[in-house]
Parts: sequence; structure tokens; C-alpha cells
Amino acid sequence: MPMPELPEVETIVNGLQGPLIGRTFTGVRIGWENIIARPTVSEFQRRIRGRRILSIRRRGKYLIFDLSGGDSLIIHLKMTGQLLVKPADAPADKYGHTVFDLDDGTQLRFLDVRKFGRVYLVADENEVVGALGPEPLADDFTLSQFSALVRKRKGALKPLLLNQRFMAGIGNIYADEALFVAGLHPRHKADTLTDEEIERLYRAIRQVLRQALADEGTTFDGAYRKADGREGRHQENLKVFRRKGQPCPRCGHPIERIVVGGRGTYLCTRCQK
DNA sequence: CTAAAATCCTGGTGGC
DNA sequence: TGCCACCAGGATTTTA
Repeated sequence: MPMPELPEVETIVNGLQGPLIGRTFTGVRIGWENIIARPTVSEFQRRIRGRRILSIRRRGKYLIFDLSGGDSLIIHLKMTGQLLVKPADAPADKYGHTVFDLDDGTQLRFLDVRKFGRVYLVADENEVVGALGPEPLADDFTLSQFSALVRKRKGALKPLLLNQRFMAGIGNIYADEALFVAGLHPRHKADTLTDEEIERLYRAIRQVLRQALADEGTTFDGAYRKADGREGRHQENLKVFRRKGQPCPRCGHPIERIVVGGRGTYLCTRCQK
């Protein structure tokens, strides 16, 4: 059950803007205190009340709610977190650990089976997202910029793509998919890449993320859902992820699963070097 | 400096 | 059928 990555988080943000921008928080019920990363639970409850949502953005895999008064509400969904907007009188959701009440009679509900997700309320968003690497889909994220970043690294490509300080927003699904499209092995070392391979990787990352965004994300086992509760479509277009034993879409060789950097990793050993 | 391992969680899986 | 040990998995922290 992979977590929401850049395309999923962006799709969720897009779905939340309509129902939530302009709303004011009137209170919050916290059923699992560890969900609140900062500040303390009591201060969080006191500080969120009366704040109006001015805008909602994505940075990496984080959702950032810009609030009146200057604070930012920042949410990371981690593995299994979901955000849904429902009327306050709708039946309670299973695993709905945190429920924000809004001034129009609706609620923002944070569901999380595994309780890995985290919520922050901070005056300066950089306390939470300040160390993230560049956004791979930003217009000003160029090949030469990517190349310069890669040239500083020497480890295996898969852990590098998962490192949010290197680049923000890529997780296990899109790391595997991008490496397949680039024809690069997940254990290929960054310091042995040719200029041509770096360009292939740069283009593959952007292409894979754009396609997934167009498909409104990947849903596995119902874990990720859009803000309206519906599922994404990209699981139908995955080339290697979770496809162990199935034929490689490029050469027909069976997809294999290996472990790289402690992560399950899918690849075609014939196409990826 | 890098890299690996432990940590947090619980539904699902596989073994017997 | 029932029980149970084990696994996935992002980001952070700890250890080597």
C-alpha cells in the first residue's frame, strides 16, 4: 500500500481547494495524539480555532494550508492517510482519528489506518519543508540544474530518488517507474552516469510524474483516494511497479522484485542497466 | 561524510 | 479453521 506521492498529493490538494478555501476552523477533535507533530495537542487545538483557510498548496508530499493570522497547517499523509470533506452529520469514518470542524457545517476528516501521518501547525513553514529538494515538475527545474545535483552524488539511484532532500515528491512507485522509463538499474551509481543517462533520467522523472498527475494518481488497495473519495487511474498505466512476474512492456522479460535500500523494488533486468 | 538499521503502526499474508 | 509471526513502507533518528 504505497503512500501518496507528488501526483496523489497534488490531486488531493486540487480537490480540497473548492470545498475548503475561505472556510474557518471552529474546532478539532484529536483521537490519536501522536498525529499532532507540533505544537502540543492543547496548543494546536487552541491555535487552530478561528483560523480561515486562505490557500492550499503542495510542497513535495506535504499539503500546506495557509491560514489567516500567518500560521501554516501542514499535513503529511505518509502511508495510509486520507483527507475527506463531509457534512458534520455524516456517519463517523473508521480510522478517522482527527476531525476538523468548519464554519459551514462540514468537516475535514483525516483518516489514517496506520497512524503514520503527521500534522503540524507552525508560524514558519520552513520548519517543516525547508530542507526539501527542488520540485521536479517546476518550470524552472532544468536539465542543467538536475545534472548539477546528480553530479554531487555517488550512491545508488533508487535511494537517491527517494531522498526528499535531493528532490521532493518522489516515492517508491514513481522511483521504480522513472528508472524503468530511463532504462537505468535501481542500483546504478549516480557517479557513473553519462550525460546522456542523466538526461534520460531527468526526462523520465518528469514524464512519469506528469502522466500520473493526468491520471489523478495511483490507488492500490483503496489506500489513496481523491478528496471526493474516488480512486486514481494510474495503477492501470504502471509499467513495473507491483508487476512481479508479468512481462516487461518493452521486451517481454518477466518483471522482478528485489530489495534496494530496504525498499521493495520492481524492474526489468534486461532493459535496465 | 555515507550507509545501514531501528523506529513508528496495523491490516494483510503465508505457514502450519 | 485458527493462530501467529512477519512484512510493507516514508521519514526521522540512531548506530556503525
